[in-house]
Amino acid sequence: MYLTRERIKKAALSLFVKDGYEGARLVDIAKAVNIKTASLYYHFESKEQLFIELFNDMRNKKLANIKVLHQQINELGSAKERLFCLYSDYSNRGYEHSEELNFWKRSALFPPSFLREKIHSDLIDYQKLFIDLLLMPVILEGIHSNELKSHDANKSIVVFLSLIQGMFSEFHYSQPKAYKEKIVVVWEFFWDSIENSK
Amino acid sequence: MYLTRERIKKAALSLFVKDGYEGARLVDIAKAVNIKTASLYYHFESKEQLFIELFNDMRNKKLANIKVLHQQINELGSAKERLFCLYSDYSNRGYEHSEELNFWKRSALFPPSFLREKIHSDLIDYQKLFIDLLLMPVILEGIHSNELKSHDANKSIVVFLSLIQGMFSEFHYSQPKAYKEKIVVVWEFFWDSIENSK
Amino acid sequence: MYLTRERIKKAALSLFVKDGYEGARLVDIAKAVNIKTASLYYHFESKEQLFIELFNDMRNKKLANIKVLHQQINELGSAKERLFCLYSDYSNRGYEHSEELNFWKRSALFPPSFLREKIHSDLIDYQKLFIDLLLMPVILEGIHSNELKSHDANKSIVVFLSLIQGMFSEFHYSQPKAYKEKIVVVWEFFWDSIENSK
Amino acid sequence: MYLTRERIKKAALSLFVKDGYEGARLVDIAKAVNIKTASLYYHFESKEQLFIELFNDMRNKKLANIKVLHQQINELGSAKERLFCLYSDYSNRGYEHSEELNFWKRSALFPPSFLREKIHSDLIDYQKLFIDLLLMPVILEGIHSNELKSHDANKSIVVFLSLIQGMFSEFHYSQPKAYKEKIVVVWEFFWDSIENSK
DNA sequence: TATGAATGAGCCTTCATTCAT
DNA sequence: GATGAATGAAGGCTCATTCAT
Repeated sequence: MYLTRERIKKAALSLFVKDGYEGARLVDIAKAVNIKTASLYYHFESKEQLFIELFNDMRNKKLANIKVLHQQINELGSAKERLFCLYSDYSNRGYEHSEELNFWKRSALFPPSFLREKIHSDLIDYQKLFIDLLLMPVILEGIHSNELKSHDANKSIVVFLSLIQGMFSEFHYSQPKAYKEKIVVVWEFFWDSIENSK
Repeated sequence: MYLTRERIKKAALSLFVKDGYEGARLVDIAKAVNIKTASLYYHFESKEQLFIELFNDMRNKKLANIKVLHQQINELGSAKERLFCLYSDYSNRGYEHSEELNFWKRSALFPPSFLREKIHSDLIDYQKLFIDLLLMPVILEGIHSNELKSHDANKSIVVFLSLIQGMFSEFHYSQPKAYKEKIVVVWEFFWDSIENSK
Repeated sequence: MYLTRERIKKAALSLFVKDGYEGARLVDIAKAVNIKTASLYYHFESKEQLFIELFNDMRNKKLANIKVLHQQINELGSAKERLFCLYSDYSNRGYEHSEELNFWKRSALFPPSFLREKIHSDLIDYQKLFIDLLLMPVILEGIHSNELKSHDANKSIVVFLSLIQGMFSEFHYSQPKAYKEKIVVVWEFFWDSIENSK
Repeated sequence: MYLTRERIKKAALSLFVKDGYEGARLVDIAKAVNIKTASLYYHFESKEQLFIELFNDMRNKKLANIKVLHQQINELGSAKERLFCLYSDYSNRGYEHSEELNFWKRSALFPPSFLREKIHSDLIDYQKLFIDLLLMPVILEGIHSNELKSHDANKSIVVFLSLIQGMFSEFHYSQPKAYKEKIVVVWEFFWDSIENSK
């Protein structure tokens, strides 16, 4: 039904990631879908609107994903498994949705000027949810059950997020194989540091 | 002497950081310097060339900085101090050159397409130097002197770089005060994890 | 039967009057009829053809109206009544068909370029008929019967037409009430000037 | 100095009159000036702005002209001469500035939608001034000095304006020679009707 | 050094039109 | 009768770039 529409969105996502909002040209998006530029306007009212829809989609996916993670975590027993679950999700351990993730991260770091404010506040909202609903409870329970050292939870969160976002840069530069190894290294390091080994 | 030239470069840097290569307009750069767009061409061949010069400047500064750091490190006694020295440099602890650092990082993550390859290889070269000349020796010596746990040095490096690059995202979103606190948190965490606490 | 067709024509008339031929958009015409733009092409060959049909309709109506007026005049006794009958018709005294009249007048003054010649010659033909069949006979008979001063009939005609067309501008700018008053004023003035008061 | 700018304005005026705001194309304006379309943007920020400037120029000219007419009238002795002075000005008796006059009148009757309100109110202001400063005083004095019949001045004004605006339509359709004759006919008619012949 | 003026290339967008369903 | 989808042609506009002064 909405086939062309979806194909446009996929092509646009890809080009926005590669070239940024300003760098991406509608001609190229159209070419990738094998239609003419004018035809884009049957499906989207403007380049801005196309970008906005893409961004909102991602935002909604990420928010929906928080619920999914919440459930997954409840089905896991240990703090270690739970944290690893969150870690894996964030770092795109499996390389599965790299394009979408890159769109999300490029938008986050360098948004097109006409959406700066909205994106900024959306992201802050998202991170707040991620912390309040997932990261913080998991860590607190871990401490409570003596699985984790009784560190200041806030500090662990800062480190967790920093590590995870650091992986994104690696994602850009490392070969897939090296990247996968690094993911493991970083995780093990993090875990060693917070587990209550006594 | 080169006053206008330098003012142009400063303004360009700022706008390239804010809007990206494609998003930045020569008119705005000129406006910021209080000259007309046409005048830019007396000082620079083209927009591309202006960007390239800016990038090369940064690259050279970073390379030169490696030597500076090398010296600083030699003057410091402990592994802790040395690592902290490197950490501080990278994370822009003092917020001093944030614009330049942002230019460097934006270029690294999302380079303009006409420079993708060069930037990519320059960055890999830089990181290799940073590791080989600074990070690796410091860690190895730290281990050797029993100041650090006898971890696999490569792993510590991966973590170090990941943390440090993670701080960049924070830099974008946190208020200065929160950012400074986080820098400390991350550092303390890292240090606790690698020091040989006996 | 031709319901949609007629509704399209009505909507088109309205928009051509408001925005002119170039300014009027088929989308808006379609919207006003609650159909899609593509559907217009089931009823009309093209935008040009739609306009042409509208114009020809008006032209035919105006020509037919000449016959109607001719009859009306024959049923009236005095030159005063007869002239007033023509005056009323032209000046849209009753505000009844203002949209159609405006279409006619906008087309007359500022026709779309592809119809300039045809419209021009149609109008001249119409005015010639109006004068030869209605205005001139009425005036000549009025003079003959001593109801009118023995002015040069051609001059009276020039004045009559000028006054009547001048009312059109007023029609654009005056409020309905003021307009109706002005119509009367102009008529009385005209009549005073040509009646044979002794 | 502002040569190109002025040539653009002249060409634009001409095309706006001929084709209307929407019908006029920047390419054609540029062609008429022997420059490229893009160059127009060095002189004007947009098509709308170009039109606005043209309109404001005309408006200011018309307003300035009211002062000029005011002086001319003061130098004339009789009401007849004075009224004829106003009549001549309005009807473009000499065919001198026909393009500008046509721009003014086309804008008045069928303004581009983005300027409808402004133009409307500007025109009402202008007409008010014309009446209050020129037409009304001249007529009142004429009545006072017994040169004019003691008609209701407001009625004479309505007729005067109607006649004058009616001439505009003629201007569109008549050949220059016929037009000049008609101007005289209308004037004589008007004058005969208001002069105090006893 | 700087700029007024102009331009080529290309971008986003609009709009009338077509055509298969 | 009507429409979803697509398109050609063109339109307004932007922007890096040039060049004579």
